[in-house]
Amino acid sequence: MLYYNTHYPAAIIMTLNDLPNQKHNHKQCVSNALAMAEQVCLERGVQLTPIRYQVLELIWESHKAVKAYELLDRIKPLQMAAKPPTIYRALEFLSEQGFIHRVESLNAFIGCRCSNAPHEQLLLICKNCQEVEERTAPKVMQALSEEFNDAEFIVHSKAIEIHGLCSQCAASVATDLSD
Amino acid sequence: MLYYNTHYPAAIIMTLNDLPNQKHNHKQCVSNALAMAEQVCLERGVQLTPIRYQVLELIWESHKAVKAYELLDRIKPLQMAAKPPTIYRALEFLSEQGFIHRVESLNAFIGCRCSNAPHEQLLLICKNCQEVEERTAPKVMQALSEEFNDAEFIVHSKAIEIHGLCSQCAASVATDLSD
DNA sequence: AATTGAATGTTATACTATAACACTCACTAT
DNA sequence: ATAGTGAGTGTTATAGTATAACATTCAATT
Repeated sequence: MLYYNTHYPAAIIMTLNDLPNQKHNHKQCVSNALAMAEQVCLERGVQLTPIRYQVLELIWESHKAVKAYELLDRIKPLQMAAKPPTIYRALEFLSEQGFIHRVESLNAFIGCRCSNAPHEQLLLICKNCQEVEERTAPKVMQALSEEFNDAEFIVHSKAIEIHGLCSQCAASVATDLSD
Repeated sequence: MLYYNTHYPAAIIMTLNDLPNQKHNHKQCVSNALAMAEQVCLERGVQLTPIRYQVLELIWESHKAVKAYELLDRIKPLQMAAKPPTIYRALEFLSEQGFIHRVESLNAFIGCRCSNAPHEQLLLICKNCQEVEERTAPKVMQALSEEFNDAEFIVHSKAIEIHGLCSQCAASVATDLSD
């Protein structure tokens, strides 16, 4: 099964990776993600149906991890018939295609910022603002493969989830404490 | 809060870390874990009550991750009144004390093999036999701290869960395929 | 026109986890 | 001694997460 494609222009890749920047143009960020998903689905011959598109759009409303039942509530105005399987099927599709990631430690989902290329993600989860930042963390991945280079364990998938405080929240928590 | 203690004899530490060895003396392995938990609770002045002890014992029955409701079923012969909160409270206690780990990606629990010292674990989860191996993976942890050495993110806790095949299962799957 | 397969609709239920309040009992401060 | 306190547990109820199973729709194929 071909899940990834590496033929996107560098400009799009850079845009998708700019989260840590000061001024985050979220509208642009979302429309890039949606456009890329459409494009990738075309190339893979899979269907980005209205429900799937809407779920992806809802997930991208913010960079916070979002729960399945939150998505269900939010999609109901658009899809009156929506029930849990509606959401879970869309999530399964989006996840298989690499457009979203499941955050295991939160039972929640986030949009993938680099779905145009194969990657193994590391998630930074802020306990304060709930935003999740995705990193490729090549050094960590390198260390991981060294850990298993003697065929003791055949890796299929990884979930690396770090909980803590993002820099903004760390700063504001410090401020709160000094009050 | 003091969760860990480093005053155990080296012999016990070595025993607790011997999982990858060929001949695994599981009885010994379990009794070490239980003895250590008792000892640690004494030192910390916390109570390893019968329920907590039994839950820990049940978790240690194997190195497979075990679900809360499985534990509930298994403890009922011993504790007729057991209900979900019975188990979840025990799990919370054991987890706070570092005697068990929650496997986020499975909603399940395993006994901690190194609860006698502070550590950050990496879990190797075999999809075939469901056994979970815990490693300290110092290189990976080192790479992780390098990843955050510029205070971009303040780490509180980590969940590193690798899914795949353990060496035994990889071998037997290969055999199955050649049939 | 019949067949197929993917997607969705629909009903029901399984699985995971916690809130809230009651009860017991050992400990201790008066 | 005794009233108060707090940790642990009992108990009821419910919240939250996820999937099984079968029905229906509809476009594409034969």
